[in-house]
Parts: sequence; structure tokens; C-alpha cells
Amino acid sequence: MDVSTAPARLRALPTWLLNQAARRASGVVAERMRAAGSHRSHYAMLAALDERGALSQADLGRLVGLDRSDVAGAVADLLAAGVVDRRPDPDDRRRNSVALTPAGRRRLAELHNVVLAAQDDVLAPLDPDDRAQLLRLLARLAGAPLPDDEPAHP
Amino acid sequence: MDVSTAPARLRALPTWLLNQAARRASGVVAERMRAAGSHRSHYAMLAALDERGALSQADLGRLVGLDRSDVAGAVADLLAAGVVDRRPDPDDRRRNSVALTPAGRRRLAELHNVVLAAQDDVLAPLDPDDRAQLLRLLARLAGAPLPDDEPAHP
DNA sequence: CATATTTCAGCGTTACTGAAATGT
DNA sequence: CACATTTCAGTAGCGCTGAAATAT
Repeated sequence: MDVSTAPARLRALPTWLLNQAARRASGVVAERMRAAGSHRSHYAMLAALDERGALSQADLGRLVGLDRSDVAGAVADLLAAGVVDRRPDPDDRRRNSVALTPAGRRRLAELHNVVLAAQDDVLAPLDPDDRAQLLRLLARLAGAPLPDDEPAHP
Repeated sequence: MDVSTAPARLRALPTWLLNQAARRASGVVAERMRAAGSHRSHYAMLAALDERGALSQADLGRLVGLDRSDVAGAVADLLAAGVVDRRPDPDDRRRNSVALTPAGRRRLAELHNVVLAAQDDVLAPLDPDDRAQLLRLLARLAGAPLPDDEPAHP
């Protein structure tokens, strides 16, 4: 679609522009992840496990915003790829405790580079100041404080 | 989902924030449109018809970024609502010429107000300067020059 | 008993593909 | 003939619901 021929009413609409930009960005990221044999949700889950250690599938889903049903399938993929381990949680045997393997840590580093390259692709039209501005504004809209905005260490 | 508990790697990612913000925005707009008995694509099509006059379904789809197959169904909805007319184009009888009815013009004005209210909802966390900045940055990312950025009248 | 986790089958929406019928 | 338009059936991805089995 040629966005510049869209109705002027739409082109002036923040929510419409947001959707267009997000659509483009998702396409770029999805395409690069696919080329790397992976998926956005895989990267998100690996990052969560790296930052928090072993997690139940329910917690994993809550942290990355995936539905419980979709986590099951995604974890199966990650198991098949050998990037996570799964075993019953001894403290609560309803739970599957999922944890990164050493191969998972390496895979996360690879995928992180893929994702960073995609960011550069998407943000190509913006200079560094504009990128910082955008990040700040989007964080406010998304209700997600940027990692650097968090309370200083006590 | 609580975005502020997402992995730091995700929260620092422009494309991730873009998706979160777009998801929220889409939810607000979709919900308001649904409450008004309509749909984003309906608004987009009515706006295109208002700005360009009668259009074929193929052109309509191209202008608003809807697939040919989906335009057929959407036009059927608009016909049933009495907001557009459809007749064979005398210049090219492969085409359906779709045009706004007077009721369609009134409906567009109503939906425009609904959409504007949704913008205010979504942009509530931002002051006017930030909103203008965001609009500018998103337009660049989306590849859509803002209506006001167009070449001056000669 | 009420609650939480995992898993599976299925649904609604969105965007798309493929093919057929019609016409230029 | 090559190409464009309309239409329909079907598909894939995503996010979700409902229910069952398991355990707290």
C-alpha cells in the first residue's frame, strides 16, 4: 500500500500512523527472525528466562504478554531446538519449570543481534535525537517506563 | 499484560514499544467504533470516498490499504447501511462505481468525531508538544508525509 | 472446596492467496 | 491475447476462550 495516497483524514490520525509504523516494523522484525529460523515470541521468552532465571510457563506468558495456550506451543518449539530445559517444579508440581540451556544463552545472543539490526532498519529515517524522542514518547504511550527510567539502585 | 514487567531487552526495543502502543491504540479505536456500530475500515472507506468522489472497489482498496477480497465484504456492509451507492461504471463495465450517499456524508461526520475522541484517549499521556512530535516522527516512520507537509500550493 | 497450572480443541479477526467469471 | 476487476473459498498468524486433567 502507498501510504501517501491514503485519505488525508487518515494520514493526520496518530492512531493510524501508529498502526502503519507498527505494521512496517513488525514486518521487518518478523522477516529477519524468520530468516534466522526463529520468531519474536521465541526471542521474548529467551530474554525473559535470561533475565529472571527459571520460570513457570504461566509466569513466562505473563511476563512477555503471551497467552497460556500459546506458551505451550512456543515452549515445545524451544525444547525441540534445545534452547530450554523443562522439568516439573519440585516446589509446586502443577508447574513446568522452564530454564535456558547454554545453547539457549548463545541463541539469545544471536537473536539479540538480529533484533538490533531490525531496529536500525526500521529507524533508518530518523537521526539519533529523533530516535531517542520516539523511544521516550512510545514508552509513555505504551505505559512502559524505559529500562533507564527505573528507580536508581538504593 | 503488565508492560512494566516485560524483559528489559524488550522494553528498550523501539519496535516492541511501537507494537505495544499500536495495540493499545487499536483497541481503543476498535472499541469506540464498535460502540458506534461501525468499524475502522468503514471510516477509512467513507473518508476516501468523500475526498476523491466515486471510486471502483479496487481503487478504494488501494487507497485505504484494504485487500480486494475484503473490500467486497466491507462495501456490502456499507450498502446495507445505506451509506454508499454501487452501480456499474459506464466507462469500464468491469468496475463497480461506489459513491457516498447523503446519509453516508452524515455518517462520516459522526464517525470522524468518534475517531477524534479516540485519539484524545490514546494521546492522553502526552502534552500538545509531545503529540506534535510523535505525529511528525510516526509520519516519517510510516513513510506518510503529514497532510500539512505537502508541497505548498504553487 | 476454591484456586492455579498445563494442555488441547476451537473461535474471531485480519490480511492474504488462488481461482473463476466478467470485461477491456 | 494479456490484463484488470469483482467475488468467493480457503489459508495463516495472532490472540483469545472453554474445558479437562492435575495439583495446591
